[in-house]
Amino acid sequence: MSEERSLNFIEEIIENDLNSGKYKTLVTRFPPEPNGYLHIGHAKAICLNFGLTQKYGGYTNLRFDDTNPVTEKTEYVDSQQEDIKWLGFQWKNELYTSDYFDTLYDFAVKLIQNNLAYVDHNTAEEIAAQKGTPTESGVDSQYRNRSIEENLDLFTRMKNGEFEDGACTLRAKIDMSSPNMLMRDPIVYRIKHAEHHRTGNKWCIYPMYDFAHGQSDSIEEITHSICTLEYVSHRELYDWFIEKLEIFPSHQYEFARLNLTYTVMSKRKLLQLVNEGVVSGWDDPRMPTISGLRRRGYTPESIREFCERIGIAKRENLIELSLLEFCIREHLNKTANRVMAVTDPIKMVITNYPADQEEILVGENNPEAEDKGGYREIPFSNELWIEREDFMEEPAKKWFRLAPGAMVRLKHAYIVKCEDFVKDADGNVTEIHCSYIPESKSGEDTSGIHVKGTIHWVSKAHAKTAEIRVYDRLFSVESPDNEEGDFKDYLNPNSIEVIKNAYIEPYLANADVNSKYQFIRKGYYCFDKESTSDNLIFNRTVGLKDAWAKGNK
RNA sequence: UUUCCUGUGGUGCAAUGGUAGCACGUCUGAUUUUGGUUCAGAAGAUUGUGGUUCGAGUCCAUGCAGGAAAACCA
Repeated sequence: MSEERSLNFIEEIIENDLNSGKYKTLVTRFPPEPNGYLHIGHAKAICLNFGLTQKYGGYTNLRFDDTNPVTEKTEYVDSQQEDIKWLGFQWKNELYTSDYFDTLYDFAVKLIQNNLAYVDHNTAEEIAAQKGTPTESGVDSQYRNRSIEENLDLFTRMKNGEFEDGACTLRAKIDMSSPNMLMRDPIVYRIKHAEHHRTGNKWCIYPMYDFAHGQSDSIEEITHSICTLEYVSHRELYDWFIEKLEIFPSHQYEFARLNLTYTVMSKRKLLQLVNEGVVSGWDDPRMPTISGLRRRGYTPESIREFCERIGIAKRENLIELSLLEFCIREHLNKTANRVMAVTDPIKMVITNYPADQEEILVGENNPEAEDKGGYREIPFSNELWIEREDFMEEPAKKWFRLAPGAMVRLKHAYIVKCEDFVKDADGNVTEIHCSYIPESKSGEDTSGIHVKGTIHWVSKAHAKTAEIRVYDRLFSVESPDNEEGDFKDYLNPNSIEVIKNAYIEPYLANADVNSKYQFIRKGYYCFDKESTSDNLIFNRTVGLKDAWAKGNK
């Protein structure tokens, strides 16, 4: 089996670098800022960075990019680690940019000593005004030509806490007329009298992203520093610092971030959904977070497969949600046990089956699995719950299910024929009366009767009640980010439907948290952590494809 | 209007000067004790114009379109 897959552009660069001897081993890193939960977009970056070193050898570091103490928290550090491990990856070293604060400080001093940085006492507004615009060049700060000695003294005093927040900054001395705005004397250190989640109150000055990220890569001897497209224009600065500091030459490569239809991906917006209670938390099953997908019933395998299928390139993209759904169906189809649950029950009475009789049927758990996934017992009796939508008083064309006089098979059980039905005063069907064919028992059918339809059911006397949470997309438009007005105007009002009285097989009564099932003919469901012994909760991960429903829209 | 990045079926990714292919989605049909799965098949694409070449999605020029860049965020 030689499955020839073409390389993406990053793999090509890596193979060239390895073949030419530019680097002996590959070292990558995954560098989240601990200011939120990881989402499916991060999963793309995780699979890329860890996947590359799995493929080519070498290793991947986990580095928390914690240079902004006011937004970062240990809670996020913990959840991010859990999510990466759950996805199936293991980092070589657990590192923090804050580990390098001393080194970074020395780097800044070196820049000053080489007349490549200065302390600026302008305000943020003044600096912005002097910066120019993309089409007009900027002007030099009046502090740009301070002496090296004065800059060294001022920077020391910044570190020592002699200035208030915002009083001054350290800036790299590059070129105020560069066409690249980031090269117009970027700020490299700012004053923040804030407690850091790891260094506490040791520092009151913190490096900016641009003065931390590349240097951290270099310190760790990262060979290929992979990030998303919005950092393309930062690369010139990234290289400039490495060159001027004369440190290990890491290189930055950029790929296009993931966008998914019907979802938002920005951490800011996700945080807003959590804070405003639009969702129940970071792990709400409707969230595109790793923890949300996990709770929804997605498996690590399915997410990795998804990341493999979407590919890596440099053009903006908008992946259809249907691909993610395909990946989870594909995995669960092979692995989830198939059981019966009735979500919108209506009573069926089998008129020729003795009321005092019951029998135990045996059902295979998963015909796709090698050993059929094992077998389970399913109780059967004369009163069942079936799905309301499986009966039509006046059958449509090509209707294979129940209707007056029609026959269907009860999955794992007998063929039944609809003899009659009962309606209440409002015209709602309340009961369906059938006769069963004793010789048609599953596995030992001698009736010779063939039916087109098979429906699922649960024995009324043996059924357990369950709560089913049916989730749908969180937004009702493909690209909420690109619509007029606020993205929250486009929330899908039907993103969750809670069914309180569904009936499930007794087999399901002792499900484990997070265990996954196919409810036959309905979809894939996952046992939720909020369940209690008298309130079993299942989250719908994704529905089964439904050719009938599609054709009848 | 400056600089940079990107333009291939509905969507995403390939084709590295030589027959435009794969997957999801869509639509048929077969099979089926899940209207699921599986299987077979179909429709559907190179941003325009010039040029180089025996030959261009690919190279060159020039339009056009989309995105990014002016946080003491990352």
